[in-house]
Amino acid sequence: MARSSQAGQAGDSAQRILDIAERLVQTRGFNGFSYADIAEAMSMTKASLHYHFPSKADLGRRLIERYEQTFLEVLKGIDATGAAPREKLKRYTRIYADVLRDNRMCLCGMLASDYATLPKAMKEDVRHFFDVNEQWLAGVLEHGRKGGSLEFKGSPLEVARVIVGSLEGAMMLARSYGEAARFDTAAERLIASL
Amino acid sequence: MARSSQAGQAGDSAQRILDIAERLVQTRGFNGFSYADIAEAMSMTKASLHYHFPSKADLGRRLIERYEQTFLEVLKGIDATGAAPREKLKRYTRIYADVLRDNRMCLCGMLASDYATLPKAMKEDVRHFFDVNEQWLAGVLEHGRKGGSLEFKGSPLEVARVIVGSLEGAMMLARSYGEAARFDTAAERLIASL
DNA sequence: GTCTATAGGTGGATAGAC
DNA sequence: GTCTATCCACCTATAGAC
Repeated sequence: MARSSQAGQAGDSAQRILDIAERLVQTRGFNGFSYADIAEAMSMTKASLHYHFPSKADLGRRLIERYEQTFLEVLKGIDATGAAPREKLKRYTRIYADVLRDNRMCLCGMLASDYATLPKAMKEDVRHFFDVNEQWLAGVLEHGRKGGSLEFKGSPLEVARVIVGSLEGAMMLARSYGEAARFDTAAERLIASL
Repeated sequence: MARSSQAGQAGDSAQRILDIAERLVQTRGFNGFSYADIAEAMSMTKASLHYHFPSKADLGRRLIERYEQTFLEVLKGIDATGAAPREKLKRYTRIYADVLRDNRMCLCGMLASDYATLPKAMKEDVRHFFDVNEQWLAGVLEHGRKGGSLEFKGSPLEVARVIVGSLEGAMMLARSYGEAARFDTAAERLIASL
């Protein structure tokens, strides 16, 4: 289980930095936090942070990479339950709801807002995150329609994109009002329409 | 028509500043631009900008105020046509589509992403923008349902909120892919579901 | 209204000691 | 790995001349 010969210490700092930076991006956006913010939360100097993540762009890429991996594992977990398509979709929306109740936004939803100001590599990473989400959703939708439990017009991918966009937007608005229930209502309507 | 005794010069500078700042917020977010960016585009010094808008928070509030006014005038224009409810909704989505094709995001959609970092007054202004949008949409929805041309479960306000959230989210994602058509598809599906 | 000049702070990032 | 010290660019904002 040990990650390295240094008894995991190296990884621990990097992981803690990522944990703190992740929350900062999810709440304040990529341009709304600084190394100083992380340093304070870590009780560490800014210079030390640069040892682990030389540039902010490096940090950003690692954040997306880790977030996507975690997300994919959750999706695998949903697949493993063998739940019905509609139930899978509900659990998908629940991922977002849980993030929101932890007073966060979707990492990549925030980065999509910051898109114009992101380094090129991060832009591609953000798109990749949405790509894999859409593909997973499209798979569930296609399976559900073939099995007769879901009903919709158009391609599964098209509907998948509507779902991702609607959830991201609903999340943004729900946070502005401090009312997570607004997200739940939107998510339920969305799934009920299929 | 003259706005002041100075032959409109004072208002011209302020308006031009707002025009430039508006586009910057719509593309880069509130934390993604600076007075220096406006100054360069205006061929004017940063200090001169502070004469018109003492603080960035002042500038931000004026931006939202003007954006909301313009938005409300467009909504009044839609009302004035006497179009059917469904047609009104289509025209509402077209406002967003036109903004997107001008390579911008919704001003308040961007600010909703920056929400955690905004001055308190701006937060309230952003919420007010969404409030009036939801109210207008709820009115159209209620009218449409009573007249039998629109069909949906739940309250008009609830559906109105879903519409605003879905359009904002679809816009964000469409821009990330540089594919405005993604927004159109989402908007069409949304209206077709009513 | 617009300018020059500047203040006082923060941004990301680096060099080199320990 | 983490530190001190530092760099330079940039930030918002102000004072005061024109």
